[in-house]
Amino acid sequence: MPLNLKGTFTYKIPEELLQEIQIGMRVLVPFGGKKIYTGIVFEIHNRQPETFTAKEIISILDEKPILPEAQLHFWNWLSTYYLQNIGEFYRFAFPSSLKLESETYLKLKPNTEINFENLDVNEMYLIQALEVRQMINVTEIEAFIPKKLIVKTINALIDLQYIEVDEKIAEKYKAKEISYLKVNQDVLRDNFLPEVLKSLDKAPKQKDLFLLILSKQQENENQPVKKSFVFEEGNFSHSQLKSLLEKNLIEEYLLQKDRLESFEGEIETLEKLTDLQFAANEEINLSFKQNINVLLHGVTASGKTHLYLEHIQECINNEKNVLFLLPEISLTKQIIQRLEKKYGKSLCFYHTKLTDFERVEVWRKVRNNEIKILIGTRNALFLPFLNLGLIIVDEEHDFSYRPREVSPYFNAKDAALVLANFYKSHVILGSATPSVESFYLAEKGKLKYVFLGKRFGGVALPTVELINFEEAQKLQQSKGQFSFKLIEKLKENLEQKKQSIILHNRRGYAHVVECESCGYVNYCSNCDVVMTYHKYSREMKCHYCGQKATKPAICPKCHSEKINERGVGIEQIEEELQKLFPESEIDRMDVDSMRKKFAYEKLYEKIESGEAEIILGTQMISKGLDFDSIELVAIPKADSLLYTQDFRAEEKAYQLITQVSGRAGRTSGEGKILIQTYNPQHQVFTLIRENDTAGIYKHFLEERKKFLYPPFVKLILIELKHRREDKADRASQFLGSVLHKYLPPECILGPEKSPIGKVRNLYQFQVLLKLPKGKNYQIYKDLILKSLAEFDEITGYHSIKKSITVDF
DNA sequence: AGCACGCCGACT
DNA sequence: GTCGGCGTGCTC
Repeated sequence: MPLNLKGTFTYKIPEELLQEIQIGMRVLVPFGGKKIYTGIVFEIHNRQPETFTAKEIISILDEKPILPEAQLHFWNWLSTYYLQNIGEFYRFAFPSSLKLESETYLKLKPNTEINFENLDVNEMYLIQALEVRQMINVTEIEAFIPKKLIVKTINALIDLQYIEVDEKIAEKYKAKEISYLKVNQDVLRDNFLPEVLKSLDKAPKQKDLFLLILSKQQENENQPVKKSFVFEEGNFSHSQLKSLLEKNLIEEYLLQKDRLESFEGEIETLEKLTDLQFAANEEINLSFKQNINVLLHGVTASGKTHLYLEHIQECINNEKNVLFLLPEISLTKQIIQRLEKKYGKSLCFYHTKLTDFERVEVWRKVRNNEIKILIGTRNALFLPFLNLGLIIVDEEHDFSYRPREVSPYFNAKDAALVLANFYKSHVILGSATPSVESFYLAEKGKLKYVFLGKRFGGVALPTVELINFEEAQKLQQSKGQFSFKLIEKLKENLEQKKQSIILHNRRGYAHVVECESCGYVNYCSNCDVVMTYHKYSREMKCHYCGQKATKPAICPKCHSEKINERGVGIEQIEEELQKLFPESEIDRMDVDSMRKKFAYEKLYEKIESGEAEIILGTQMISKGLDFDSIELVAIPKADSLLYTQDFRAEEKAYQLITQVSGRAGRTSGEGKILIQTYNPQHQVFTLIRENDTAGIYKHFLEERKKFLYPPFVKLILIELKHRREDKADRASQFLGSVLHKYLPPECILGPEKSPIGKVRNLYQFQVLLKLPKGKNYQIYKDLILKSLAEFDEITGYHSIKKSITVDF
């Protein structure tokens, strides 16, 4: 069932469907009196239910299972591992038109004699309605049949073979058509041509157009002339073409085209691997032979893509298919272009920006084994692969693989490893900054660690310099947020016509707006967070619920006019930069400035053409911006990256700094990174400067071990939310006490108020569970399930929203 | 999710 | 007296 409900539902298989039905097929089932849902056959058994009578399956929607068995295993694993209902994964996995709900259409069976005498009133109504209009959906039936009787009526008529269920997709789906042009056959026949051309003498433009189409058509008989071609190639107008069409000299016709764009061009052959890449490649091959998956740790611009391509090719040579996962499809044009060039039509994309029809089409193609390579975001994991040989997870550390705010929660990197296991295929996790968890797995031998420590073509890695900002301020060598040194380097870079990147990971202008005399700060009325001041849009914004407010001119509490702005946001950095470099083109890239349509594309072009001189951005700039003339990366307030309330703060800071640094000097090898900090002796910064990758992971792992965090323990977070604070509080206390009954106290942190006590008017309390790894984990998890079941027994707590996050 | 059932307030 | 508010429970 595509619903967030516990477990599965049992239905009776009607006699006539017994032969047909298979696990993994979609079936139409009645649910809750008058609803019809598309369920998926999860299990076929003959255990008689004791507590209820099973309803009958109405019909089967597929001729062959829409889901391979491996996918069902995968769903089941996700559901038990992440403690989310399997229906949630069903909902997440399927394009909505494949899980039609009451939108299901009915139609009369063709060539059927209907004997009206045996029908009851409702059945009669429905038949009559169908005689008037060929198709009708379940929602529309509500207009003339009592809700409770709808399912019964439909069932009876299906049994009588008078009506049948129509697959909505088959009807609504239409392949996209493209217009083509051709010269009228009659014109070419009988030597009409000179006469025609003469007739066009008074319309030279039309004549040119006619000749263009003719010549293009004769150039290659097998390649039809696209309508769009005449507007792209020649400078012709629609009216000129229209005249030719009216004179019947040119004909327009339509051809079906696959909705999905696929590249038609030359196929590129792979360049030879460098020695280093070759060695890495051998390691991967060897590892795959032993059935060990690979963590490919390749510094920025080391040619990971090249290795991917190598293995994609090998996989295809072995008649198997490839799934290539990316964190976000839009930000990685380079890889896509390379793959498109090489694989053309056997390549497909799947991501959240596709329309539903496009998704269904990819589903069909994958299901029919027409696709060799599927490039997609994490929702591509759910496609019905038949013959998967390799999964590549690019930028495996990326947090887009595991968004906390999307339900159901799961980590696509880990899920990919599990899915590959069900398909008996291999995995390459690739990153310039692997997650600490993956690195640890590699250390433990669960993954093969393959390291590419040098950039492609011997290009040097950027040099890292730490600027002691405290000292600079003491010596009065600074202005605002910038030390003279940083300003100087920026200036140099600008003079050399090179581009610079500045990273500042805080949106808005000022983090807090505070009254100097009474200390009042502007809190969001829905959430327990301060509102951030956005000078550009002149408003206060809550980054949690999106609420907006005007900035107070005087303190609403004490009416003082001394309103202070504290906590430097990116807009303020932009303002300062603008003052320091009034002549330069400075562009800001953050969620707020990229909200407009094509904002990203425009900026991309601006950087590519060299128009943009300084690009200032939040963590967004760490992805996809691979341009040759970026030489300098500066992080003026690097400390702010470290001090966030998150045990992964240092890891994230390292990843962000390294990823952004990777944008510098990709071909010149003269990239410079400037990290401005009050703590130049901080281990994370010094290890980054020394480029001591092994050291930094050692540091992270030591810290995690010391404070008991992943990968040394498993984390499960239980959050309870309610509109009333006391109720959420009491519920969390109770849950805590139940958990204490079953689990050792050192495993349980809390219950306590969540770090953000209120979001969107819901008060949040939480219990954090730190569980041992290994065999005991499952035992402990079962005990947690037992505790949660006990919690659920209290009816008073049923109104509490409960969310469980495993491995966040 | 959606919908029925049921228990309390402001209406003709 | 009743209509309807939404809090609560159930769906094979």
